[in-house]
Amino acid sequence: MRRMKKEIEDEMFHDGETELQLYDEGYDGSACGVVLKKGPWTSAEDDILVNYVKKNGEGNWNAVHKHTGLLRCGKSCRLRWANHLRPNLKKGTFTAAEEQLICELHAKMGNKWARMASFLPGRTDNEIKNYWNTRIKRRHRAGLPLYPPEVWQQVLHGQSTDRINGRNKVHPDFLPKKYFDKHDAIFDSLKDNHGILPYVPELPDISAYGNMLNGFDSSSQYCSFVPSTSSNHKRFQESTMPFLDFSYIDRNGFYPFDHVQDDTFDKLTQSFGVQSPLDPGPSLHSSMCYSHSIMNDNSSTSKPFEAAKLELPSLQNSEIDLGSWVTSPPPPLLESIDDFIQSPAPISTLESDCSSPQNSGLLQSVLYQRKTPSSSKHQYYDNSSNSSTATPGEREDSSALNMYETEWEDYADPVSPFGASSILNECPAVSANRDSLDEQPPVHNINGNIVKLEYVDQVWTPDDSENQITSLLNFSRPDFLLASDWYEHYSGHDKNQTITDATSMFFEDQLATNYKHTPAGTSNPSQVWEFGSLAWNNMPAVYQISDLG
DNA sequence: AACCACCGCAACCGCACCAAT
DNA sequence: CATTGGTGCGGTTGCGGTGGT
Repeated sequence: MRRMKKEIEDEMFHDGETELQLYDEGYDGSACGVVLKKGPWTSAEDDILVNYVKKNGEGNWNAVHKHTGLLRCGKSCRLRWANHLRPNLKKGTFTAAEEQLICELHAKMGNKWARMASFLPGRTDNEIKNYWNTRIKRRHRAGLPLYPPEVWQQVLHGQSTDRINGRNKVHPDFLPKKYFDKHDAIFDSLKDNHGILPYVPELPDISAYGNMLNGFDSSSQYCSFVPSTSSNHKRFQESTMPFLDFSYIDRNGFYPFDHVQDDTFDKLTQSFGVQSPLDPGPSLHSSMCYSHSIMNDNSSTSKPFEAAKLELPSLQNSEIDLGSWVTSPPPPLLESIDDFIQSPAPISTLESDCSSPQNSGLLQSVLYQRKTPSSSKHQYYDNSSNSSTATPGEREDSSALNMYETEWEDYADPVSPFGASSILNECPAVSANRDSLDEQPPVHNINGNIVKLEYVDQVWTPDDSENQITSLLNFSRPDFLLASDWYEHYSGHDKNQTITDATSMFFEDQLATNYKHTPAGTSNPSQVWEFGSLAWNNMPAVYQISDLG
């Protein structure tokens, strides 16, 4: 059928060839009035393109039309050449080895198809992308984990194949420069602050954070939560960040609200597509905390409003089945977010969305795993039983943090969303195997304290006033709230008892769930600090972080 | 045999980056 | 410094094939 159509098109093309030739004779170099062809390529068109490349080499694709009269735009020519016509292309189904490699690469890189293609000679990014999307659907249907166990093992333990980490690793020079510049700066900055900023080495790959958000792109046909792409980041920075002048950020990373334009909140809320139900109030205008990324004068890593903006419109995504939301009058937005996050029905909906192929690497699988039948046995931990002890084995698990740090260095690509998967190193319980979770709660080393993540049945709910503050803060700076400062400011508690801001960023952004921090030696709910329910905090479980140190 | 739903692939689209002007 | 053109990337779409009923 396809062949028949192609033959027909070939005939049509040949019929029009005289037209093309006539056109060529009178061609003045401009494309005025010429309607370029779209759709499937004919073999005649292929021939023209191949002959052109043989003569002139690759590149300057727009010249193809000018020189050959081929009624195709340059982009189309380049794509056709790259994906189908260039020599040494390997056609056909992927071999088992290639599939394995793709899994590993995706676990490390996320949806970086072109880069993955550089590891697979003869394969194109488009092929890999299609393969992966197909794989997602297939595995999803079959109820299988996206990544095979060996990939889990390899990635979680940093044992990737030689093709990735070994001699055959693509030299950075081979990769487009743009993959490195900004992110190098980010990580240099973070490394420079090692020792100054808490928990810096364990910070997630900031760029991976972006990639992670990619996984929730609302524009995705798979429907998801947070629209974010690198381009989105830029767009937002261009469109929204001018509201703020970062030159006012003080040494402590605070942004004095005195310098916030009066209409900033309005602009922000407009940008978010919502209207804040709360007046920010004077106390909140006194100061506003920014993450180290801004302290480091690196606005590219500071995505507070960006993230907020990204999250909120996604809630309006018509593709999202809001479940019970649509059956009752929608609550005020900021409350809605929390309700949405904590209510089981929407979460399950979101879970199903988490298999989006746009997800980044293993995180995708994390979320996917949570929705598979085998992982549906959500056995929440008993608060009291596991909050104060850590087995030696659990402590050993915390060394995974260092492994991840090593991985950064080993895998010379700071843009790798392996940072996103680092959360799996941090929290194996939510990754590969819920059985292991049940046996061995995730343990983390935060500021020298052993901290264990636990599932809890309920999130402690602060009183209304605190709730409002929480909502507002979540709304205004979801990913960079300096948790400790906030806690200190509003509760009067020593922020040394609280989780660090970096950690809060880490958990908020990467684990994307609700967390509480219980200061050591207490089970007093009043000392349990809950930090932000975020719009993209769509993990169904709620963790309690208990200080075991 | 006809219909339908689903699947996979090729191609397109929008955007960002970069270099040249 | 702004503009423009070329290029590449990731996400999305549309069409033909395939299998089930």
